[in-house]
Amino acid sequence: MPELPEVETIVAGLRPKLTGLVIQDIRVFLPSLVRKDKTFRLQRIRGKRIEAVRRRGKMIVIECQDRLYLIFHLKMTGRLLWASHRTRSDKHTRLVVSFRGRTDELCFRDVRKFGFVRCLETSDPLECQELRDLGPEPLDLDLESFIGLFRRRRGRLKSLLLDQTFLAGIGNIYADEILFEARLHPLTPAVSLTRKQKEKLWAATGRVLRRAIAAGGSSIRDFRDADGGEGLFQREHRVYGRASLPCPRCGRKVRSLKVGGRTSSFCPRCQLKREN
DNA sequence: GCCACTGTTAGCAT
DNA sequence: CATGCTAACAGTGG
Repeated sequence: MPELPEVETIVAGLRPKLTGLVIQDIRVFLPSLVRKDKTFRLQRIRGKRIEAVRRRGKMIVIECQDRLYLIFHLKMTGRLLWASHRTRSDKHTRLVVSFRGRTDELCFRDVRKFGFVRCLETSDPLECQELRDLGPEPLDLDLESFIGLFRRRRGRLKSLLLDQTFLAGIGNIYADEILFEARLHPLTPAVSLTRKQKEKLWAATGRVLRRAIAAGGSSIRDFRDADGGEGLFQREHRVYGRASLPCPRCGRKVRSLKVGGRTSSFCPRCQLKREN
């Protein structure tokens, strides 16, 4: 569930709390979460000070002293919480980081166990395997660069928006909301887009993501911010999760279909396959 | 109880 | 190379 706006919300919440703290200990309760890093390697960040907390796509990057980095991916159900004892004792807590002089800790909780953490020693964290292949940040992209992304791209618009090598950070909720905002059908072949439609898609992407960040992300089921609070953007969803309910724009019933195995909700009147 | 569904993506087949 | 399916897992709702 955590997509770009949710991860941005978590990172914004953690940054003022974590920056400058010195890591005391890391306890791992689910070894597979550490993937190919051995648990002992994770322990190298003990004693290091946190220098920055950043986001890249849906990944959380914690920069520590001496070119060491912690990288988290929350996948579907992960939470990264700044928390006290109650959360630490939750049965789905997979990893806990403690800090010098603090009783609160950083807790990684993940019901479905898809999430992971990595520890890197590198002068350029963007070159690691998890970050290297990500497409550009949608909110840093000017219109001409956005249009350039469509070179050699085929397939359906919905699948393209979900492709992290095309744009980083968009998932199923925001793909549907962006397509509604741009008034484009999810099955539209990417190659068929006119320049005008690409401009609309670019503008819609920026608007939807910025509004979602301002609302603190969408809490459908699992998402919580770094303090355990819920986002508010689910109240503003126009099509996601609203199949069979009236379109907020025209009143027609919102429909859903599967695109590449993913549910896609859209308005059959507002989002025609061919338009303009 | 059983089955279908869920916000992600790595890995494999085409 | 690009694109399309599925499995990995646990929980929820019909």
